[in-house]
Amino acid sequence: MSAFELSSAADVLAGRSPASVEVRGWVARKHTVGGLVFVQLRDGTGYVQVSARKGASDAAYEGARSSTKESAVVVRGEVKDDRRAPGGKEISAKEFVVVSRAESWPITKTAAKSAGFLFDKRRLSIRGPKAIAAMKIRAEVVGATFDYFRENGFHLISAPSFVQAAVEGGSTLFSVDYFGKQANLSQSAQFYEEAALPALQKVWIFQPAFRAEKSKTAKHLTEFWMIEAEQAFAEQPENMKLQEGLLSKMVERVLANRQAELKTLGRTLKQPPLPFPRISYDEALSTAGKLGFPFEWGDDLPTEAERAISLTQDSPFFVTDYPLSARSFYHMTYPDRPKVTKSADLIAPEGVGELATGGQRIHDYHELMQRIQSQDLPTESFAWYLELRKYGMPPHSGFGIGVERSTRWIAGLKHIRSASLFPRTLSRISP
RNA sequence: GGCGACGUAGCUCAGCGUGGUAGAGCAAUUGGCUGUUAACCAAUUGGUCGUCGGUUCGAGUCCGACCGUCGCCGCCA
Repeated sequence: MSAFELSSAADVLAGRSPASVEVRGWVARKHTVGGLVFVQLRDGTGYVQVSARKGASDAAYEGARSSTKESAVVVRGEVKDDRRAPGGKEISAKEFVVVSRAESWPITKTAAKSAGFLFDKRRLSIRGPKAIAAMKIRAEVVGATFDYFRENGFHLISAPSFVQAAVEGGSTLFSVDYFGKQANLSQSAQFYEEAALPALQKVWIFQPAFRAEKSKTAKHLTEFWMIEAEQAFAEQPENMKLQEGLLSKMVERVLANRQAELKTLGRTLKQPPLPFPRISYDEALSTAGKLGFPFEWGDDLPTEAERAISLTQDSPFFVTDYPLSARSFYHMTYPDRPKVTKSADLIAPEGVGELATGGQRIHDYHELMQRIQSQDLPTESFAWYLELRKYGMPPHSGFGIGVERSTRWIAGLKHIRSASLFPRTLSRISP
């Protein structure tokens, strides 16, 4: 008898394994038919069917029969072609060892219909094929991001999560006790990136952001991973190129490496052509009005208007030149249009909504000071941010893009919580 | 924060209009079946009807408050 060599589900199905294999994994599904047991074994690479036959190998048969759904098992056997097996190959078991027997599995096929239950049991339900596909796509998106920034000469930095100043509105901060002082959890690393620019010129960051927005929608998490980048000597047009290049790279990599996962999720994804369309805020205002979703100049793009416009697009697109009234204080305005910012949102098609927000920052000390004062913001909170403008701050721009939002769009997920292993939302902080 | 739904078995739901101490499917357990793909067939097990209070001889059902979940909006990545 030949020795069993360690292999994986994916290698067995692809025909890359030796004839006698050992595979380690979990029982994803089990059927018994008389003296035959079929087990769909799952490992980190995929699924493969194992059959155990009474009479052929009674020990393997007994092992397989006594296994339960989600038990951890080690299987040794012969790889055989069989048209009746999913994928056309199966492992005919000689040995079937239950390493860790699972109790009665709570995720049943009716439970799969209940999003609330699945997320209550998220620590277990993440073993399902759709959750696995979403996580593999997310990992591909993150991997593409690391490569993209390295290829473009950006330095990865890190920034604190305990902060004092708010980058976005102050009402959306989570506060924590910091040895008797109040600290907040960071909403964005943007200010730290700006500080790093004179040292590194092109920087990016990958870390969690915390937003205490009481948003109960399919696109909000209270804790999410954000990709942010900031470039010195780069103005807004260059900033948009960087963003579309990144999203494009994410899609390219997922299309290249995650076809099976896209199929599992029922997602049809196409490579969007570059450059992405640029629609000015004023155009968006007019288009939304024509589509029956009017709003006032100066307001942020309402969700209905954004969705209506996005349904007219078949690739991601930018909405540019937002009014200052809809933007944070640090946004730079056009010299001849003081109420219009050099900024843009990157919006996904199909009604998915905002993926990224970016813009050019004010680099002049007096202009920024004036802006802070005119908006009645506490100057002392932004003292160090302001001070950066005293020591050689060139024109610069940057953006932030949500990892889970990008994954949600690319993977075609209905809700952003499916793009997170353990999502944090308004009503969910466990498990 | 606003508007709207919904809480009955481990899960999905029916029952509530016309009040009289709960029912199905799935899951689980046991048995049967030597090619299953959401397997199938049979039997068994399983419920302080979200919580508290009110009306009533009697409340899963009617009324009130509270708690929780979900959806859409505002806000945003």
